[in-house]
Amino acid sequence: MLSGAFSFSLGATDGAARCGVISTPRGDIATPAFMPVGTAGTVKAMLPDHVRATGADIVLGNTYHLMLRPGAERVAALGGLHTFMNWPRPILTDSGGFQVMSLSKLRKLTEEGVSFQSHIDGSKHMLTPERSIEIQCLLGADIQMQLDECPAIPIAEDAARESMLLSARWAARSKAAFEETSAPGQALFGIVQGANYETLRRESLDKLMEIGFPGYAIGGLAVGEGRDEMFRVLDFTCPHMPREKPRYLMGVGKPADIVGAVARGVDMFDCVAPTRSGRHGQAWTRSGPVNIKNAQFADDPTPLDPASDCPASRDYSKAYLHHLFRAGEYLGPMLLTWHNLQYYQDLMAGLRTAIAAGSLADFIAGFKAETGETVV
RNA sequence: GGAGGGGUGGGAGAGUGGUUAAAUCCACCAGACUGUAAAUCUGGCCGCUUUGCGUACGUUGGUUCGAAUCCAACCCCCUCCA
Repeated sequence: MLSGAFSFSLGATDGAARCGVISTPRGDIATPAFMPVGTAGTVKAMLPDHVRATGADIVLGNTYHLMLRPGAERVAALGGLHTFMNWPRPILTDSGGFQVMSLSKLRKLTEEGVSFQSHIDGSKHMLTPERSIEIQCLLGADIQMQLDECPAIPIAEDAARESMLLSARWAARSKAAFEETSAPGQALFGIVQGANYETLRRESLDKLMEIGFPGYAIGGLAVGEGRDEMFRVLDFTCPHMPREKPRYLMGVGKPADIVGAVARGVDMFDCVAPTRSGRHGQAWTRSGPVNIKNAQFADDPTPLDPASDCPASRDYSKAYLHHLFRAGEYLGPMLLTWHNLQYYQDLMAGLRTAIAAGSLADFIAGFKAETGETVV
């Protein structure tokens, strides 16, 4: 049986940036960490072994998607999500809160929770804070998220506050439910909301800290506000978050977003960018993004990164990848997803090394020199 | 030789008198994608000095205010018969 507790041990810091280790019964997570998104019980187009080979310590799953298909009770009966998807390491599940926004046309919001009309077959489903936790426990998620409402920015301050307060009430209910049904070693994170209003972010954080969580997420960013505004929100939010708890910026982001957020003290990230963009033909490289479908790569015999240890980055020419995408071959999206995940994990490893060495400023300068992106 | 069918933009293929520089699909050229309704979506795709002009639906000629659409001749392709 699994044993051990959930814990976070803070390591070196460099300015606001930190590195550390999250320990769970299923393994450790080096932070700052990037968590590949595996919504429906798979990091799309990737074998679990290859996800691990890129350096990922943890992947995401999604409450909403898995409750609809194949069903949380079914996954539980089959041994839980780790066994089901053949990923023995930590899994974080999102609560379905993001779907409150992304499926806004198919849902109805009340104090009790959210009722969804399934995007798959139109059937109706209710997600309450309690049911979301129950599902995440059935799945066996190591890190679980409270149900929240994730409003898009811009949003008026009074509406943002109302939404934030609802999320805070749901946080309390989520924790109560979690304490009843969770297994030892599992953790529940609260989610700070409040759009881009400093007073609301502070108020949200205060309420969550009063409830008490082993980790705190920042939700409701990268939802239309732009990078500078997102950094501004982090600048006035992160300093007030508990130093000894992991901080998770949900849904972020592009490489420059991540580098900038790490510099501001964020420890955990997830984003569909490397996987989705990989399937769509965009590769991140050390000199920025490239669209492998572009005609200029048709005769390019060089790989995306000859110095990489990743087969997808090193052993296939751009011309070949270009051909695979042109021909609609499955291997194209598979290789580009793999390459992108490797790029992201290498980026995180570089950040951790730099923080430990106290040379984050140099790392950021190098990042800017290579990509042209300004992040501080 | 006879009978019938057909020739439309890179390809396939709509369109049978004006609202057609010509549907749609493919190919092609780009762009987007941030807690995944996404192996998806969007834009461009005859030329140019681009709110316009010029060319264009096998070729030539004709009818008409107006033709890819109607008529004539010619060229070419396909099917069947001999």
